[in-house]
Amino acid sequence: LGASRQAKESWLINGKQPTLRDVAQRAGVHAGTASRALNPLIRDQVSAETMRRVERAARDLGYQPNPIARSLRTARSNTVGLVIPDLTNPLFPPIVRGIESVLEPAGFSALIVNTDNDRDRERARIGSLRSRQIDGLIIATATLDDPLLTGLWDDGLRMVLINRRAAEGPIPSVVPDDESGITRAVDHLTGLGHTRIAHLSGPLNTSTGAARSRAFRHAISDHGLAGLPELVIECAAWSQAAGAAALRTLLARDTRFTAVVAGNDLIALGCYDIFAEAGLRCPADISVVGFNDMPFLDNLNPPLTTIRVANHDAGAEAARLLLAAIEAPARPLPSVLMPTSLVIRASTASPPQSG
Amino acid sequence: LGASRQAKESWLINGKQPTLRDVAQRAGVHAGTASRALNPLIRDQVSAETMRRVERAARDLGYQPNPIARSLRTARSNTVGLVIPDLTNPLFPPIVRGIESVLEPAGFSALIVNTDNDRDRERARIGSLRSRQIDGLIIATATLDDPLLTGLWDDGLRMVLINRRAAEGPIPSVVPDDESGITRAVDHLTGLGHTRIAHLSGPLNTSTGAARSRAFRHAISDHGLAGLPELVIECAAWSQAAGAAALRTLLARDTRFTAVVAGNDLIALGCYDIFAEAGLRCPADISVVGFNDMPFLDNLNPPLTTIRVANHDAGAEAARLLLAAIEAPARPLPSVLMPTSLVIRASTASPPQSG
DNA sequence: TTGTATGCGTTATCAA
DNA sequence: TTGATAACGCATACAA
Repeated sequence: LGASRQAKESWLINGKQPTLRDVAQRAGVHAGTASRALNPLIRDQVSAETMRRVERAARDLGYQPNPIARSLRTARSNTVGLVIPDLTNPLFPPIVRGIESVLEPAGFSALIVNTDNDRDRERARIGSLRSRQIDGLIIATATLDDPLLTGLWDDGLRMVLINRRAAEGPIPSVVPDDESGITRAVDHLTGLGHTRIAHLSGPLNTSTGAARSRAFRHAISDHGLAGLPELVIECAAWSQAAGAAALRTLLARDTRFTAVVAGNDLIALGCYDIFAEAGLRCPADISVVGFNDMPFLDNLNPPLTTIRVANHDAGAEAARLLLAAIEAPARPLPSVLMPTSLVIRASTASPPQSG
Repeated sequence: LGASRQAKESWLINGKQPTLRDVAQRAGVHAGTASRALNPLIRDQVSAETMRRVERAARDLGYQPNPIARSLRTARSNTVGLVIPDLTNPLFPPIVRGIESVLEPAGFSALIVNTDNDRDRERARIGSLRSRQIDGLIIATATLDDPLLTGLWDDGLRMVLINRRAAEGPIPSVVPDDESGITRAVDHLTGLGHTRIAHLSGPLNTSTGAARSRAFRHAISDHGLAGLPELVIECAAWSQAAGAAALRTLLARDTRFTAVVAGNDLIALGCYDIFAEAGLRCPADISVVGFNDMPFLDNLNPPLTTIRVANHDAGAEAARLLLAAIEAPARPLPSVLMPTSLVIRASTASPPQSG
């Protein structure tokens, strides 16, 4: 009701949104004064009486500041770019919502772009974002070998990496504690009696792929198991299809294994697709652990055991970091590691008895 | 490489992005001329030689027009608002991507907001969108009884509804052909031999809830079956939890049925959650059909038979309609019905033999 | 065909 | 404490 009334009123001023000058005129003050009265940071520079009159006029007119004009003047857009690989990957919507839960109350909006893991596309989209004068960037597409991000950083663009990070460097990031996660997964499997465990890693040019792969080798060796290189394979992408392809390759190698630590849940889902054609029952013949605890894992066949990461919280944390960077560009920002936990469902069990 | 070189060059101009005046100066012309040369619509107003010089200068400087300044001048933002209930509902990411696939090549960006089905929130978010001078709105949250949208429409805001539509009115929409979809579902079930079919409808204050519910009754009666009111129940939301609650209520009624037509896939998923506690096997004891064919249905237990809608295409179509409305505000826009198809998976089978 | 001037709505600087 | 003025970067009406 309020909104519609406001809109009505705005028609009274020659058919357009009322401007600051309309407000000032109605309040009988100068536009500059109205601006000060309406700016919470410097409202104490105006007299109580003026404040009252300006606020009254603004309310009567349904005045809404024009963010475009404000941006042009202040060179800030109150907008941040959000660069993700693909919104249809269920990992990302919770992250996005977490980010927005912090951005929105702070008066910021997120401009979301999908890159489909295409570098040229990413470069182009980020360029477009920059031209829109975004105040900062949250990036979920970092790879270890990409000079683009470092270039942007050196250029003075504020940014925070989420989910994946870049190679060593100053750019702050919020990523899962990949090492603890993978350790939990391997501990769980060895606890069930598995001794021949395979790893379907994500792309090794991503920090998550590399870190999880390294953590896997360490965990295996910490348990005194033989680290068989032929039981580790790199998926071409963080996708169901790539997971399926990798497992198929692994099975063809004819090295026996009874469990799989998948690089993430989608790769685990790809494994599911192969089980039928390979005549394997999960978890009776083979166990699988995923990573991320994306939605709907509960309803899979079988429900997927996985490593949980608080994705919503991670998004929120990244947004907080970015806002801090925008407020105080000088202060260096920490990188944060999100804790992990093991969610045991039905895709893991003791290995089959046969030797 | 190109972008980073551009960024470098831009530093040459006193550490900021180069402006049109920088370009003009370098090309030895005035800003107005440079503006014309760079505007595809009126580029023929400048001489070939000037064109060449301006383009050259723009390229050398890595000039990117400032969309904020442009918007302030033209009163257009090249941004559209996208209002959805919840990005973590897997139905929406494909729609969003479809929308962006059309918007982006046209030079538009989408500003996404989540409403969580909260009306006050929706009103507030749309207000914020308006203040950001969006050129139009794509709305996936319409209900049949909400005066807000009509108000905005009458206010002159261009918009297109997607997925759900408002009550009769002039607002263009892109929605699934709910009637054909439900008819396919019921045909499929009766073809399998089911005669006692329940319907878990979505909220009846949404066009999809109401249309699917009506279509269900018609289809049942078209097959000469008894339309038992106690076999139809309205879910409180389009969610897994609401679907579970509704099925539990239905089972408590003690009216026998062998199949469920769910209002959408999430409601169907909610049914899955009840089967175990109710001692029902799907599809042996009970069949379920969903609606939308959201992602990952293939990996459920059992894989869900559903009604497919081309969600990506629907998004693209909605975006096309909106762009048309923005280009030519006067021309009335059509509403489009997206075709449906039946995807048979493993959640449907012949009813159990017992009478 | 090109130059000039103005204004979009806001904020910030400077005077008063 | 307030008013006047300029400027952010661009597009366009008008003049030349």
